[in-house]
Amino acid sequence: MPHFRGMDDDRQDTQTRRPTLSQVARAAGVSEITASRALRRDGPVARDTRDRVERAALALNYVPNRLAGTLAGAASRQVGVILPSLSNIVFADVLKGLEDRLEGDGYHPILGISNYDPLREERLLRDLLSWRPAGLVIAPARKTDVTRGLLAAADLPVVEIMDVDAESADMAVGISHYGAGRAMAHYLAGRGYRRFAYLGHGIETDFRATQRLDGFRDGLREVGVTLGNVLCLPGPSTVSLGREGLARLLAEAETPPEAVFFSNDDMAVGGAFHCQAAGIAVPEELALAGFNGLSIGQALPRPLTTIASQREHIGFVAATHLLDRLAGGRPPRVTNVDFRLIPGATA
Amino acid sequence: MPHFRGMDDDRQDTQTRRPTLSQVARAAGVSEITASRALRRDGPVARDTRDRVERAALALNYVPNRLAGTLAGAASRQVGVILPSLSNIVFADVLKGLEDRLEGDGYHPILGISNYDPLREERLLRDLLSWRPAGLVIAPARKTDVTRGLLAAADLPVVEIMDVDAESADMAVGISHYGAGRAMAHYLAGRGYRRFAYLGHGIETDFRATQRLDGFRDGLREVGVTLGNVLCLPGPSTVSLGREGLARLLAEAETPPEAVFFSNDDMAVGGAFHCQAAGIAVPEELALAGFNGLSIGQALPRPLTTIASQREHIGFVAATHLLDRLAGGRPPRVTNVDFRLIPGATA
DNA sequence: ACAGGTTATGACAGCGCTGTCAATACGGTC
DNA sequence: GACCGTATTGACAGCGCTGTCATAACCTGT
Repeated sequence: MPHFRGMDDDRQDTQTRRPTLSQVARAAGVSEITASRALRRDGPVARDTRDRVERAALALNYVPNRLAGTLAGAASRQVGVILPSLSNIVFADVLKGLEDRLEGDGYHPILGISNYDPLREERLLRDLLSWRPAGLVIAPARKTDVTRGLLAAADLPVVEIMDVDAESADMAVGISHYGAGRAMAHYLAGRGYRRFAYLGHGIETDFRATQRLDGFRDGLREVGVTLGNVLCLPGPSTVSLGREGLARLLAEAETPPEAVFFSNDDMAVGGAFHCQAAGIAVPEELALAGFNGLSIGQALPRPLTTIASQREHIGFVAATHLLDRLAGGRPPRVTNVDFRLIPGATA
Repeated sequence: MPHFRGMDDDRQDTQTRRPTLSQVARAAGVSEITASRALRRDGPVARDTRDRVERAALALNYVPNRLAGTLAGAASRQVGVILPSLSNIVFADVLKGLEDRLEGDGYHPILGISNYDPLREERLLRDLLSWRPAGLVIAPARKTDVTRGLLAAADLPVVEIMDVDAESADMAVGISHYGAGRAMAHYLAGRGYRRFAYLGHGIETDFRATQRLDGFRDGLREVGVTLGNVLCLPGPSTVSLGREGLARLLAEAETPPEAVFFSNDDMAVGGAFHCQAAGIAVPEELALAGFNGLSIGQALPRPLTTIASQREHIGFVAATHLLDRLAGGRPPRVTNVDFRLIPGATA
């Protein structure tokens, strides 16, 4: 409501609205722009003047309005972040790494969760873009043409995270999920196992898990082994799903597998629980391997063989590169964060 | 750079900058304000006009600038969210509930993680406030006077979440952690246990766990039992910490406990792993109880006795009340989301 | 044909801040 | 003492949008 107060009287401001820079300036006896420079520590301002302005700001409990600042030309300090899910600790870890690094430089994430839904992702992208963020960090569900178009037209730094297998428009930070699956295949084959099965969750959504499966299959093929039973159950990965899934997998298999590769640690822990409940000796009767390197897997009585996916680090590096670019640097376009195979005791 | 273009020539806009409402308006042959109304579907706009404007917006790939809109008087659609941590799935669940509900109404969270640090929380609060959000959702670490002052001066709807034990300035949504501890005491005592111990994590940070401990102690006292060993280990709760902690607790106890209450499920699952590894029969030799109702606990070979804390629901309700208030409603000041004791098989 | 209502559109100013350019004051140099 | 470079401050306009008020166009009933 623009016209709600008289032109030359904003005494009521102190009552109704938050203090503005103009009020701080008046209280300090300087012009608006000088107050602005003093508070931002930008441009030459006399020591004494700056002190006066800062005291005035403190006294008035001034909180700058960054909407106005950004609109007027200052660089935004918001970063749009789009993740496919938060049900799994994986993306929470990434987000933690992101937030931590961004916060350190005074940036803040605006968050959107796509639920692996490309249409929702599109909407989110549009919504977040309408806040004119300085940059974008996105773990794409599956990119549509609209998404691609929006990103291209947006003309801001974009970091795609989690995997480096797909091609990316701008920067990418992640691990090679295909490579991780392949590495596990080689590791398990090297341990002497020959009959393999795979137990996964909602394949239609989590395409990174699918990439690991592909890598696993190819890795086995490279050593002359064919992947046996592949069971993918609908829905998100949970410990229960892994537990029930393994029971079903073993029941259905005509020749029992020697080793099972799970889509991730949640599933694998469930598998371990099933073995324990069913009296199956691990790894003698059945070897188990997961993915992610969750702490729960390592705290099992028998630590899980898995691959550490460096989630928090991915978030941290993604934020670092984004900030670097915003500061005028030229960070690498693709950053392949190394995964690490944790031998464990289950395979 | 305000002066970068001539007054009567913004053809270059199309090249350099994102399209503005003014360009959409011109393309549709209407005034700016009509285009604004058409796109917002606010105020009377002829069907035909609206179609023209929408087509123009689409053709130009127009994305509204909400910074400008909000500055000009439209209600902000950002909500500041401050959580103490993301390492634990608990707050990720809350955030999921929040984001989901907010997204449904076109709102987006700006996130801050305080790491249980009151000073960082202060800074976050100030930073988020500078974006002039429509409201705030905060799981306070420990409120300082500055925090209180900022919240009071901010004059916007604030929902404090997680617990309803502390007094809150505006709205509160959560469970009574004291009550949860007390309920567990009564439950366990009712099952016939008499010698109790408590195993917790970083007490200096997670004051809600401390409230549960208090409630547990008082609940036992009410049935004439005294809480025995209390061991609180530094650092955040993890499965490993629970596992190692229980080993230590049992080694240190002069009279072995019959039942152990853990600060949460992560710790309790670790305890279950220790028992399994050490060959301690659960619950015959030792009963275990946790808090949170994590799915991992329920997927254990022997489902964990615990208390479901309805985390996602808390986030959802918090967002709902905030939105309600923003829409002019008067939601309850305190919403006590019921917790639910899950009997399980470990106690 | 005319008052009285509704519907559709626009002019205008301003939200709170910052980039650009201009102006002033000061110290020293030749 | 005229001149220059630097430090400090301010005037001004404008970022892109929306609330308020005013105006124009159109309908109804009499």
